[in-house]
Amino acid sequence: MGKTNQRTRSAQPVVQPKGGVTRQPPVTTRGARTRKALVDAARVVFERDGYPDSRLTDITAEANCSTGSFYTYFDNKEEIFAAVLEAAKEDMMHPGMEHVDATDDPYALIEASNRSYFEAYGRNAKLMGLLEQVASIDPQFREVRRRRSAEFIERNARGIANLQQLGIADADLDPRMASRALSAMVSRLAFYTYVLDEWGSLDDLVFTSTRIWCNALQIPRHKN
Amino acid sequence: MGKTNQRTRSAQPVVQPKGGVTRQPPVTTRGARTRKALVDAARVVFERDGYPDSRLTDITAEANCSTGSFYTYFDNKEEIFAAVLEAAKEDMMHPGMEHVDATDDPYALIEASNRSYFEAYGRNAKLMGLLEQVASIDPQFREVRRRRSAEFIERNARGIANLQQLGIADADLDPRMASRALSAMVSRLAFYTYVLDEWGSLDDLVFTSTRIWCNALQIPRHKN
Amino acid sequence: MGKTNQRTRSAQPVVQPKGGVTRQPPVTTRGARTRKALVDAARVVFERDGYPDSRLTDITAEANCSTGSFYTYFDNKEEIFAAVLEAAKEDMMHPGMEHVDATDDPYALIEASNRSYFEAYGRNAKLMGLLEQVASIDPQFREVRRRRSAEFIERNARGIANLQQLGIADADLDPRMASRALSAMVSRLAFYTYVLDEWGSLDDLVFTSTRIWCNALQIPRHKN
Amino acid sequence: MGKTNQRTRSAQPVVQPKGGVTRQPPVTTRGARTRKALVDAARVVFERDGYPDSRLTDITAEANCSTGSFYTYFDNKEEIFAAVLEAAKEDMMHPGMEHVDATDDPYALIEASNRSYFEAYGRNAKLMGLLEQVASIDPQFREVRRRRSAEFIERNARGIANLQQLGIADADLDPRMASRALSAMVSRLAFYTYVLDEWGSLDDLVFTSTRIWCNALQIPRHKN
DNA sequence: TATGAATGAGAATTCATTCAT
DNA sequence: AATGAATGAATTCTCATTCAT
Repeated sequence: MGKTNQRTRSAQPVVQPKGGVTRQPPVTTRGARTRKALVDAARVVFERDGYPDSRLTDITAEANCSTGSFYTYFDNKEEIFAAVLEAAKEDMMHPGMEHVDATDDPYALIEASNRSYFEAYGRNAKLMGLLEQVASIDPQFREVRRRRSAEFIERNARGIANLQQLGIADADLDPRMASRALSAMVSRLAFYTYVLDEWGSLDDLVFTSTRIWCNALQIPRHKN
Repeated sequence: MGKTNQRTRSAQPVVQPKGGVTRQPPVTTRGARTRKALVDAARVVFERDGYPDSRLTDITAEANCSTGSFYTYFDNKEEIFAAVLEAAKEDMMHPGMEHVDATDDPYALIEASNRSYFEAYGRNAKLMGLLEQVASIDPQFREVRRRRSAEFIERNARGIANLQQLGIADADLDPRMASRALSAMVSRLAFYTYVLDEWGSLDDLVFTSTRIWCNALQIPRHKN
Repeated sequence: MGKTNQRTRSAQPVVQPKGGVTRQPPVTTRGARTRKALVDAARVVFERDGYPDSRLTDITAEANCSTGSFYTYFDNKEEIFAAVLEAAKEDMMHPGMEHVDATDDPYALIEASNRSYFEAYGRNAKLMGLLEQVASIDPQFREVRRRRSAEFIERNARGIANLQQLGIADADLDPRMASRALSAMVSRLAFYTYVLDEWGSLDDLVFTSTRIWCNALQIPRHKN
Repeated sequence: MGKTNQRTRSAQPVVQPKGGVTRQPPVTTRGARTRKALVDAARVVFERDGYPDSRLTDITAEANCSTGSFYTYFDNKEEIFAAVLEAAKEDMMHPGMEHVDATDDPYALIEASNRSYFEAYGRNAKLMGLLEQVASIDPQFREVRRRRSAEFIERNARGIANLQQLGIADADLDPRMASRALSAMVSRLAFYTYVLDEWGSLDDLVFTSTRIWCNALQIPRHKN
């Protein structure tokens, strides 16, 4: 195959205690390949064994590399878990309900938002379960979860405030508190459905959550 | 940090190595005293260190007894955690909204139910956080949590069905799905507020959750 | 054999980070026996392999106990080395030249002091070499060495001051600086002779060091 | 902390695995530049971290070259340490008291010799401390130290013998033993002062050591 | 010459559980 | 019932050295 030791970008050393350097991003394509193999392997192992029961050696074995190579790219299990989360970030994205227009159908908008949330959650169910697990154990990932949910809540809160300004939503509700409550509802429904594998189908989820959401905000249903 | 000596979790046979049976309840008063000391100590240690990071020897030290004594009453950490949960059960009880009468004010009823839920949760916040943690790790306690939440959901579902029959609640909603959604919302609000210590005051919680709950079911507000 | 679990003294727990306890002195005679076996084994292993090249497992193997038992009594290699040093303390004691009387023969006194120093050093040569080695590596033992040599220097300084007051010793010398210099000379002679195994016999050492010491202080030689 | 990957020290064969020979001096100027950068870096790292705690990668990082390049010039840590010592050799030179003339003032001569010794030691204190450290660990450098001190002792012994022949010094002392004792005194004073940073000023050191030295040899003080 | 990724043997440490007293 | 010492499997992490490019 081609050159593997070829540089892909310039080294940027970072100072650490004792004058060492933090694990640097790989400089060669070979390095990038190994790093990716490790991240992919880690996801497989974490999803299979759970975070606390997974061993670093399982990850390196799965990635077909030596234990030492792990430490070329990561300092410890937390760090590679963060990398796994990072790698899956894209796919876990989902549109919100932020910008509502007077001409939009708010019911349809909320429904679409909920559906895409559930779909993204379902696609990454194992990983979401893992995040719950790790967050319950490690404050660092509690913070990751907090940031992610805060972003989601924020977006929904803006949507709710928007609807209130358009005179479509119950003005008595504090948009942030309402968003927290309804977002918590949606995410917990997803968790119980996809991670714990209890509770109904996607359509049931979407219907119920959307109906409750709209009722809760007292959004007039266009038809039906 | 990592558990190294951890036995892979698996159902424990009831029959013990030397032909014994699962730990019997203590017969002497001295025995009962020691057992209670251990359970109390375990709660302290679990709440302080978290379940995975707590050591059996920390528990016995806190209980002022020897390591060996632990095994007189419990087989392992799971078992004493179950005992801790059992001991706190009473205090974690909370009334539901099950039986609604035509003459009752459903809004007030739901509000009271929510308030008492949040209050009970707040009283045992550390323990509830622990249960979340352990459930994310150990299937046995996933099941404990499932049973508890199922009971709560069941009760609320009956309440919702009841209101629907009285013609007070949105008949389009499936009572069980609606109960799952709204119960998930309430419990998750409680978790974020009392365990993670984010989000508002008790009154805000009660107001928002009750308002959403009633709006969601489309219960007419008589006054206010 | 007799009871081994018999208590020898009351437990005195010491609070540590995370609420644990520091390694406690053994409570039973069995425990005391094991601890002693470990300390003895450690001395053997350290003297054989040197401190940096010795492994904890070599120590437990030599002591015929499990790796785990090591941690019942010590936290790490430094701690057991300190225990080895402590155990040998008695035997490394040596009289000084502190209290000189007008009727004493100062030459004989200094000679006796030097001889007993060399003898004690010779008896524990391996251990003294070890202390030099560890002190060069670990600040904690640098401090141990400093304290021991400071004590020796102090004693000799008082002896010198004493002789000066009696009008027997060169009054121009600062007793502390002189003591440092002469004590350093003696201890380094011992090191080269007994640890590195170069340089002469005990008698040569005693003669030369005593003669230099007395000349240096300008102590009149009564005879010989 | 502990060295885990440490190869047990043993004499290295001159012939290398692939039929090569020990590292040749660099032929190109670029090579010479890299080699010098490594030696300089090594001194920095050794002085900063101590010999046992320094890593080869720290040295290459400090020298701004790759890990691989290290092995172009050196076989291992010992070898580069030897090179560091070699590079500093010049600066650590100091005149002795070898050739005394009947017309010389022996007191002044000894004083000058001592002063220049202390000054050289002080200039290279960190490195001298390092040599003590490495000598305590590695027989190869024990031998380096031995040779250096033997040379110093030899020179001083000749000086003492010289003075004895001139009838100026105590004839009872064996010149070699006396030199060992007095040289040990001087070098240990320097070590405690400059490496461990205890004990007085240069002038105090020079005064005390010279006075003791002269008293010890019973050299008549010309004046004062 | 220079590069930097890959290697893997080896040591420290933990703690649930057993068991002799 | 109580005690507390003993056990040892299991896992993480290190870093000198090699070698393909």
